[in-house]
Amino acid sequence: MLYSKIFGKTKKDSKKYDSANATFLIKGGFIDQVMAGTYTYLTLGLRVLNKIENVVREEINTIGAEILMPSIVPQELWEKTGRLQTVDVLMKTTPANKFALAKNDSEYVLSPTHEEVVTPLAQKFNLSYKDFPFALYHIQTKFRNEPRVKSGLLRGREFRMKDLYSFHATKKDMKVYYENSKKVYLKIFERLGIGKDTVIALASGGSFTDDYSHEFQTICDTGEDTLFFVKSTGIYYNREVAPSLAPNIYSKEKPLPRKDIKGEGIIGVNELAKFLNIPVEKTTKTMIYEVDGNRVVAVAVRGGYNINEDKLRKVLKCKEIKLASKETLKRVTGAEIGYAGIIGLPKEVEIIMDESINNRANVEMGANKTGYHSTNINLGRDIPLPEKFYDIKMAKDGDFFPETKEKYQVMKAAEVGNIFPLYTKFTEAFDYKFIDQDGKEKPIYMGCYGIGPSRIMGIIVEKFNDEKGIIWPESVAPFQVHLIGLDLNDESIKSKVLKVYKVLTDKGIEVLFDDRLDATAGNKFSDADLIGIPVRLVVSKRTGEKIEYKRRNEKEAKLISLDEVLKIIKGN
RNA sequence: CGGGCUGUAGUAUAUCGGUUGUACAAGUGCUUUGGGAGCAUUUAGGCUGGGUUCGACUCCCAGCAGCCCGACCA
Repeated sequence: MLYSKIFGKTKKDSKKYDSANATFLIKGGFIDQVMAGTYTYLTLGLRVLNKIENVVREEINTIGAEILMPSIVPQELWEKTGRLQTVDVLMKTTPANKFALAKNDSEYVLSPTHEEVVTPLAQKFNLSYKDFPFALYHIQTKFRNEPRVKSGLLRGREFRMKDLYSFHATKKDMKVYYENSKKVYLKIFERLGIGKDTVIALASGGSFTDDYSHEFQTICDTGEDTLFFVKSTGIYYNREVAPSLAPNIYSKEKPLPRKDIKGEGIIGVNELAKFLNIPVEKTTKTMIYEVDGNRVVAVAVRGGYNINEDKLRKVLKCKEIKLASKETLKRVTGAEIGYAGIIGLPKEVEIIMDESINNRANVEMGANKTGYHSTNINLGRDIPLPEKFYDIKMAKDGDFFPETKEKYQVMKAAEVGNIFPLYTKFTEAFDYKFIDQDGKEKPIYMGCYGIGPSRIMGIIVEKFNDEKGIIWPESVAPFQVHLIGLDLNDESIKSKVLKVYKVLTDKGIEVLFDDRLDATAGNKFSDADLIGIPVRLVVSKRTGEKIEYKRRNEKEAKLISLDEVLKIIKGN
């Protein structure tokens, strides 16, 4: 392809963006921002995206059948699963003006995922035990109403996703397929060049199962997720599920007499620690929750930690938890928001103590009296020790893995894939069952498996770049070869470089030929570095009968013949 | 969803209650041509709506949009 003809040119200057992928992809003419979180893929960018999707397609074809489902779907489907009201990233279409409204006033869901479409689809075709197992997938544009988009292609409101759904006659079969899908996924990331840095992390299984889901996380500083790695077991946990043991601190002090201190308007542990002139770890955060509408629970955790509501939900074995209303808080603690503690609460309040509030001495705690905080509280003296301490906090850097007592290694990562055992959540919602060999109706088990090609494109740039630009892995580079012609006003040079271009393309090699007459050598070289195609070839009056060959990830160039070039590129 | 900031040319910025200045990009001409060339010249701008004012790009209000921090992310 001729560089002079492609749409989307490199820019000399561009805005400062929050991430390497936004900077280089925009500057290099791969993508163009339309609004926060949506981008046009220009010629180069679309080629990369297509390559990524084709790798995904080739591998997923070994375990599923490709189809294509629509983006706009009726709301009724989402009502059936109850998700119309609950999924907080869900968007819908609505007629834009009175004329459109007069023609058709329907509103449709803009799909963020496709369980609601694929399940009834499967139900139309596959109802016999003979049909199982089977799996369907598509690669398609998804819409999510993200509250905050950022980091170029890493988080947008419209993005590309491969979503695969598997259907099974037994739970066991679902699990076998699920395990196998991990291998297929790892192979995909290997082929995309990010295999070395991509790990499987345990993540939340959602509200309907105690199982973990599994995330494929690429270790990357721009990533939004935090992984907690246990070296001895080789297991990575997403922060949201990492079991946590807090460091043991301030436990050796002699107990001092309890004191209530007035601190009107001092709310929040950091402000409080400052006010009392104590480390934040000696404060205690107490939150009052209403559980399933009929229980009131006080949860205490060491200052500096946040409560992990997923963990809490599991400890309480409940469906729904929410922070108590002002009225409930006032009724059970006798105080306004900000002064709750776990001393002297009425019997109706269950108390859950995180293990982090233990192993400390002379700590602060809300006094359950508006404007007052108690200090020098000691567990076992001022409050009876509980039967059990729990782990209901969000793990943080410095914490230990409870089972082995080893310190976590903590790192940032970006999620490139996610697989999820769905069990019968969706098949039940659509009353999708099959008739087994014995003539009886039985439940169908499902799994879902996602990969985000557009995000992967961004992550690859995050991982492979230098100060000059992108360094694409060969499998996803927009072209295999970047051919630069210099001195093109000289007819003999021009015909030589055209011949090289023709020989290469005739061999089926993808070549981007920089044929511009008005760009200087420096311009062409720096554009080549920015665009990041793995192999750069130069033909000029200096190269004579040979061709200059240089790899993007190497410094040295060498002069070789066209035959040698063909050999090297074919050998790859 | 909470907090903060910003809307001036294609991009990045400056100044100003009274004719918006500059750089890059783009166009033209000449020179240049192995690491983002030079000179000359041309084109191009105050987000939308309302208010205050003799006069608003500037001040005020609302809307829309973008950016940043945090929360959220089956």
